[in-house]
Amino acid sequence: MKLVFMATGDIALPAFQLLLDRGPRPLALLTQPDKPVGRHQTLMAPAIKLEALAAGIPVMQPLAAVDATAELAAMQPDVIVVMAYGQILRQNMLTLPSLAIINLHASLLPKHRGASCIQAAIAAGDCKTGITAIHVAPKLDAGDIIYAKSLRIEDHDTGGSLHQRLAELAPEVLQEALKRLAAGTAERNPQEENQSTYAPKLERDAGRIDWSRDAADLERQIRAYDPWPGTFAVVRDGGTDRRLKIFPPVEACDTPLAPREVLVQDGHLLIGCGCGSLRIQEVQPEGSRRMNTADYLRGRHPRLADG
RNA sequence: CGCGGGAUGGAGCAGCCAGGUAGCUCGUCAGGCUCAUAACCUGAAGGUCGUAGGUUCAAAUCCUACUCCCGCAA
Repeated sequence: MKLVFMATGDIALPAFQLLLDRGPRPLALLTQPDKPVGRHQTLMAPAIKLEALAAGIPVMQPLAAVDATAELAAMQPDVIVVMAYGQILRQNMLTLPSLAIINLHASLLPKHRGASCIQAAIAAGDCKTGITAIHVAPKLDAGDIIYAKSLRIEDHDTGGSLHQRLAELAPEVLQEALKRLAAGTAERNPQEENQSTYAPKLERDAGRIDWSRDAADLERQIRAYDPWPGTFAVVRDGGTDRRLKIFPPVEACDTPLAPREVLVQDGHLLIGCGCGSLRIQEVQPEGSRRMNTADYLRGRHPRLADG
């Protein structure tokens, strides 16, 4: 089977590694161009690109995937596997492979289509999520389902821990999907469109806490958004408003406080929400290091900024 | 050189702009009070003020360079 892999995000690393170890060996890796990253905006390659180069797999980094159409067509692939590539593919790409173009998506479709599927599953309070292999369709993450495998979401799961476990689940799903496609036994189950939900790409500012929401919702958001995009409150420090990152675990309590009201209790920070309050253990003030709230509270008198 | 904040006893901060004996809230140790305590009272130890140079009678404070930590941004 002639296969091309398209991926940028780290979640695709174990699935890619499976192909390197057990085949079919990818003819090429399509990944997004290197981007300036980090505090000094230095150009950095996706980790999967480095893996591919180390394994001697040709790497293509077109600005838009469509720019590589001719090159890809020349390889005459049977299957294209897409996972966390980061671009929506044009129609001409969908008909390029002879057998199928499939996408590995980190949710149980049709729930949580879109880029922030992992965070959405935790934030929604789902008890399970998973990896779904689908045929790529013109509409984002809406293609017919080939195979899926689920995973239990634990009460202490964060976006980071779930990302890790989903990445490790992906190779099994990929292997099974490829096996069925090759054998011609792959099912093709249309998604229940009316059950679908959409989880759009998260902006940094999505992590700003809305204190009018319920404590239980915010607790899930804080876990879901760790480590990306993170969750923060805005506090009045001296004369200026500064961000205060909040890290899990936090606890939703019944302590009756007005929204945005701040209470110091046993070295912990208690902040009122729309319903209940949040007990916070670990924070990071803007421009300073990460610390527990007891340390943070020494020498400070935090107050939430307006708005 | 993308923008910005920071480095001051063990922790978190103030002091810097307008140079002149090192301060706050805690922690630690000792003693006291108490049936008792993470509570209260008294006392003590603990700091080359990130590093190097410069200006000055005098530098945590002003100037220059460097190191390290971090927020934004990705």
